[in-house]
Amino acid sequence: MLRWPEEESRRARISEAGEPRLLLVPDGEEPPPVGDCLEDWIRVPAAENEVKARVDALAVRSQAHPTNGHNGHAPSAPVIDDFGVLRVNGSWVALPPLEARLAEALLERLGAVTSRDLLIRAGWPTGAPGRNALDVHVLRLRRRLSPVGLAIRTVRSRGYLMEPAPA
Amino acid sequence: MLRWPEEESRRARISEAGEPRLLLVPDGEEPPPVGDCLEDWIRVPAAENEVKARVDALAVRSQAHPTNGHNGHAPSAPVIDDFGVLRVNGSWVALPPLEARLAEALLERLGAVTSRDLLIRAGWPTGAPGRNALDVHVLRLRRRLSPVGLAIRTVRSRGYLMEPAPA
DNA sequence: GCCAGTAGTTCACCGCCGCGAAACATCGCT
DNA sequence: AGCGATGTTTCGCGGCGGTGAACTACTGGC
Repeated sequence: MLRWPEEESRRARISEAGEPRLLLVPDGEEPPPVGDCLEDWIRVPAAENEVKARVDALAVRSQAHPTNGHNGHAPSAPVIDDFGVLRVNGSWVALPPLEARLAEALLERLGAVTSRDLLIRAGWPTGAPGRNALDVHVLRLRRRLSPVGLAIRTVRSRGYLMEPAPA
Repeated sequence: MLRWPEEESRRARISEAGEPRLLLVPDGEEPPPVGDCLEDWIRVPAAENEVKARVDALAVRSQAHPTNGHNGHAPSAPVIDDFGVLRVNGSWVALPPLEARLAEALLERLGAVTSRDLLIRAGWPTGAPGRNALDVHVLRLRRRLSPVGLAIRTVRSRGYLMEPAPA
């Protein structure tokens, strides 16, 4: 159980270890992006039974979860920190700021399509560059991510979709 | 998204189908027991971004989840999203806009006949092209869908019928 | 059963344009 | 200067949607 966002690095460590965690989010903070069955969050202060309910749920999941493994490593949900370091499955890559913003947007919708428009807004909050810049940076991001087992698929005329690279 | 505890039976059905669900729990009700990665709950009334955060998390989990083997879910019903991505049984295909519209129409009547006329209206809301276009696109759709286990059967002089491909 | 008409399938081809990719140009930092 | 991050230009492939035509399969009339 840890505080968000102060203890982000601790969260990353626990996540790496494949342990469940409950993020305590104070009023006024944005809820964290969760893409992991072993993670949950709750507004604090909160009633005791609510906290208990979420902790119990996490416990059950962590028990029943196939990703808790003796047979090799479970795919852990990718996480990107404020320094642009993306961790997944025990390995990591450092991303330059622009690509980090793009990766973040894609990660929030892991497994679903992220529109070009949204990516452009995420990458360039203050005015878009040339119309081809996004393509180029997606290409670069692809190359940077492939070593850590993440793939970006394009959905033509729709956007891009990030997913764990096929085995 | 459903109300708890009123819609308990609906929750059970969705759970059966292996689809994600978010339980809306009014103040004063006990939080439900959750032991399932595809389920979450939240106190209502709640801020919009909190609901969104939880829905997003569920969406990510439901995608990233390796179609749980331990409790043997039935094959999930095919769904097509706003980006033309059709998901079924853990795999997915991206469909071009036209075929996405056709697939959507067929999907709405999965297992029943969809008339040519209706398909034409679905595919070409603003005026139909040549009389052969539909056939060609059904062919293309067929080829695109077969890898994910969906088949389109023709019912002569009536229309087409989509169904899960026979094993 | 035979035949002709009709419905449906498949292929080849075309024009358009989105995207991939390399090559090059800039800029800022060390 | 050297390097890495970011932008831009340019070229080309391949996807998408449309068309005509050849081919096949089914149907109803005889």
